[in-house]
Amino acid sequence: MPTELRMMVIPALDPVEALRRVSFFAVLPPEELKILASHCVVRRIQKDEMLVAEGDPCEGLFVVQSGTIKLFKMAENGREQVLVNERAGSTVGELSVFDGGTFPASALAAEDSTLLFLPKREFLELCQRNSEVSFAVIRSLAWRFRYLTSLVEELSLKEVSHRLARFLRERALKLGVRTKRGIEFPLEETNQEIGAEIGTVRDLVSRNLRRFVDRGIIRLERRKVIVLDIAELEAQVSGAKRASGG
Amino acid sequence: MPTELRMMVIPALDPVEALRRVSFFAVLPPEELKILASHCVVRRIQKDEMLVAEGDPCEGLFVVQSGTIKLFKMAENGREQVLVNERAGSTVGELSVFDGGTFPASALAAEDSTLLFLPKREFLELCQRNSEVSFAVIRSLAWRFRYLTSLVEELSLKEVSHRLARFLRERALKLGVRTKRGIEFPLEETNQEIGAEIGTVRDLVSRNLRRFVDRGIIRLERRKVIVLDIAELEAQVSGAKRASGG
DNA sequence: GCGCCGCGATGACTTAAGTCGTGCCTTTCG
DNA sequence: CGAAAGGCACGACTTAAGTCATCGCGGCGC
Repeated sequence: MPTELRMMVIPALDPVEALRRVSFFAVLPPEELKILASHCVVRRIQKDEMLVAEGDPCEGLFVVQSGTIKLFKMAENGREQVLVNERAGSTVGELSVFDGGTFPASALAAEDSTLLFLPKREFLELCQRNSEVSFAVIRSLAWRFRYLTSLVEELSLKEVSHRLARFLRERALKLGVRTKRGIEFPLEETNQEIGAEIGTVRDLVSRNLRRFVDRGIIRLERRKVIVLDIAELEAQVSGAKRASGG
Repeated sequence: MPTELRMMVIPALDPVEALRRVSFFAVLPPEELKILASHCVVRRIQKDEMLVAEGDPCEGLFVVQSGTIKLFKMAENGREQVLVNERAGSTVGELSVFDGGTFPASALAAEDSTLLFLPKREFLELCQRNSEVSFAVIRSLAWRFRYLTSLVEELSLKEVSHRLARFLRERALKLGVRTKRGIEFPLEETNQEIGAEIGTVRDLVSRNLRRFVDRGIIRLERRKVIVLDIAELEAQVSGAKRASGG
């Protein structure tokens, strides 16, 4: 994509609208949202630019207006594990705002993104005034908590092939188009990125994709996936590591 | 320990005192705690008894009064991953109370335990009345969140030996006694249980302990650990998987 | 005391995971 | 167009993780 075009693609979205998309601000009346928006600072950030590093102190809440922010952990050797990708309507940092700690993970723009920055004080004051907001924050934390829990389960109890199968199934559900050949969808990320999401390396993603192809579960055309046997893909998702000393 | 004795070991602790030990009830005045306690039902549960299973609907909050409740995920093959051990002053289920969902993991008594059960309604009402409590709940969720995040990091980016080293270091800090031989502490759990906590199996725990012994980092006497070289143990903690396609 | 049983230790083995080198195909950009 | 870069594919290899069977100790109950 040409650079000049890319810069125009980011829409000058209404900050109020962006805030309304956040689950715990959705309950607020328009006037309140306006006041909130007036305290926000818009921040644009380009693909691959760092938003915060793990361990940074947290001065406020980031609201994703457009684009994708990748939250991840990184090892010294460069290997990374993605915790979650936050898109429009999600937030980054509410946890640290509340407990006063540093960021538990690093955040980087996976695409060109626009964020609203809401200073700590305004956010905390709002939560104190409005218990409905506090409740909604808790619900949103609960959601992430469940997600992290299942990530732990997968990393500890499932093999790479199962994690990849789950990844493909998810994508098929979200982006898949039914055609006469099967369920088709594009693989937007590189094998490297897929690896970071499911907890392994490039090569393993490549090899396991090949295995699925050989077994007739999927077909690959360029970076497009065609799921031929969704039932078998589902079956792959549930499997576990072989046995145990129970 | 003889059975008759064990039954007497569980103290008939004051429920109000038990509630006060919970971070998000600590702020409440004594009268309020008394009212809260009056809504609680005491539940005793023996070692290895199941408290809730993953997927069970959640009717209220459990407060741990004494003993230990193990929260864990289990695979079909019997292998398990411990998420956290909750002791006196901790709670089980507040997450599900708030978002109305089922339990994200199973809970079992790791020792004979006493719990207070506070029905959903009373807990939620209290949170609505008292924003300070809501805030404290959020802080407590934040704490767990950080813990889970670091668990993901370890499982994905660290090897078994590093996870075991971290486990030993933690125990040394919490239970260790400095003697002329080194830092001594007992290993209360079986290798099987240690494996479930650090994300591996019995055999691997045994073998890696042996490796630490061979390298002069620790000594083992029965089920007692003597840390000979704490610096080297620390060094083991930080290591990561070899390299990557960065 | 005797025998059962759970658990730890350990060696031999299998398999998944990860590493490395190379070659090829795209895309990008001068 | 042609060079360079980035990413995929793939085969050969190494190593960590996990499996399995066996032995032996120590506690517990009869």
